[in-house]
Amino acid sequence: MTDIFFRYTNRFVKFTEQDKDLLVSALTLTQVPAKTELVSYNQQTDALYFLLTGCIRKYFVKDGEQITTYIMTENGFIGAFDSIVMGIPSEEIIECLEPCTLLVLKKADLDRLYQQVPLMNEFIRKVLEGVLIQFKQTLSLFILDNPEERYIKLLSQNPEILQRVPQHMLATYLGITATSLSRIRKRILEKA
Amino acid sequence: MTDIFFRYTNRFVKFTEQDKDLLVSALTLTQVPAKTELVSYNQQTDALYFLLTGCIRKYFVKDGEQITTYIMTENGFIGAFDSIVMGIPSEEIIECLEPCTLLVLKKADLDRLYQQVPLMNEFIRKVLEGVLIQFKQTLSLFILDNPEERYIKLLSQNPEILQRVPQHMLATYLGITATSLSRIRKRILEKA
DNA sequence: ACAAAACGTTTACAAAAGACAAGAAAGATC
DNA sequence: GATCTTTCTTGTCTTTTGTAAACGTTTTGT
Repeated sequence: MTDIFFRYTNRFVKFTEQDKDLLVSALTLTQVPAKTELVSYNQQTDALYFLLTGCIRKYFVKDGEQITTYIMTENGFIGAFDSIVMGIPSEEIIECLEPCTLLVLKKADLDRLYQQVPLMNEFIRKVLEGVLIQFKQTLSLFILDNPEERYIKLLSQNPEILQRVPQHMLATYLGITATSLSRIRKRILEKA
Repeated sequence: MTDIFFRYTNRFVKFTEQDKDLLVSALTLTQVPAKTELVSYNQQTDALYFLLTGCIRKYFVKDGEQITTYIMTENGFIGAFDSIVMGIPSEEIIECLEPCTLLVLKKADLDRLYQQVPLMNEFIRKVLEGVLIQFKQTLSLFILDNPEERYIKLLSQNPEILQRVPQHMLATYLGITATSLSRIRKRILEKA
């Protein structure tokens, strides 16, 4: 099961077998049902997750409404980074939208790995580089494109999540209301 | 002049004097006039910059219009990260809005430092963690808040750049037009 | 100091998005 | 399979934003 994880790490650094053993001993495999909250409101987390299968979102509650800020579906790390790094409670909730298979990495174990495995800093650095580029692209999308263009790009780049995530969550993720997304979809259909 | 830089690094890791010597030998101090383009359109860059004094923005050109996506004013790294990391030409232009004092770090030198200075990976990892958290906050701002709220937050969190950056650049940075920002400012003035 | 360019605001109109409410459709639960 | 909940769509109205153009002011360059 950690095969998938090491296929991922391999894109960044080549861990030795010994490194991998240390990593495996720090990772815990978990399966959780849909609607599980990995991080709850105001919770201070001490764990990072690697999503093997399933679908997860992050959301805020603003004026009683849930505003989705992130959706992910495949191999990748997820966690309340600000809470972990800065040691503060998380304002964001991390919720599984489907049954999920996860690897859990506690912050204490990660910190230990930074000491034991020299490649670990390089690995996480490269992961962060990738995440950063992705975030930058998403942010540019908001600055450059209007909601309709954003929806069309999401449609072309990630048609899969449109099937797996309720539309009202996608709407807030695009920075608009569910009503507005429904109308945008109608507009697009009428054009085509 | 590198004092300021090491005051910054010190927030993340404690480089030895030997480390610092290696770093200093890799860094080049430059002063450039306003309007200098550190990275031009479609240019493949091989350098990272640390801004000591001055003000810099990143922008895209879309439909003939300049859309500002990032503004920074003080100690921090800036560069076309995607271009450097992925080795592709940059679609974003990086421009100095004021005369700037910069430290230049070539990618080749950075890669060498990763070999020579073990702390370097940790340092950049921690820098990236910080940058990532900042990006996440900015992105949340776009998803959670409307343009007026975004302007008010910018006003409260970074009143300084309102003085240093033309309004039409701030407008696109907030994801709106200059006309709209002018209206928002008027609305706020009338309320108060 | 002068001319040119850049900047900020305003206006009128069109397009889009939000708020609110009512229904239809789809899914979950038992 | 009937019920209940969630999700999606639609309608009406209001607010906000975009577009385009005009105008005065400020800044810049020489």
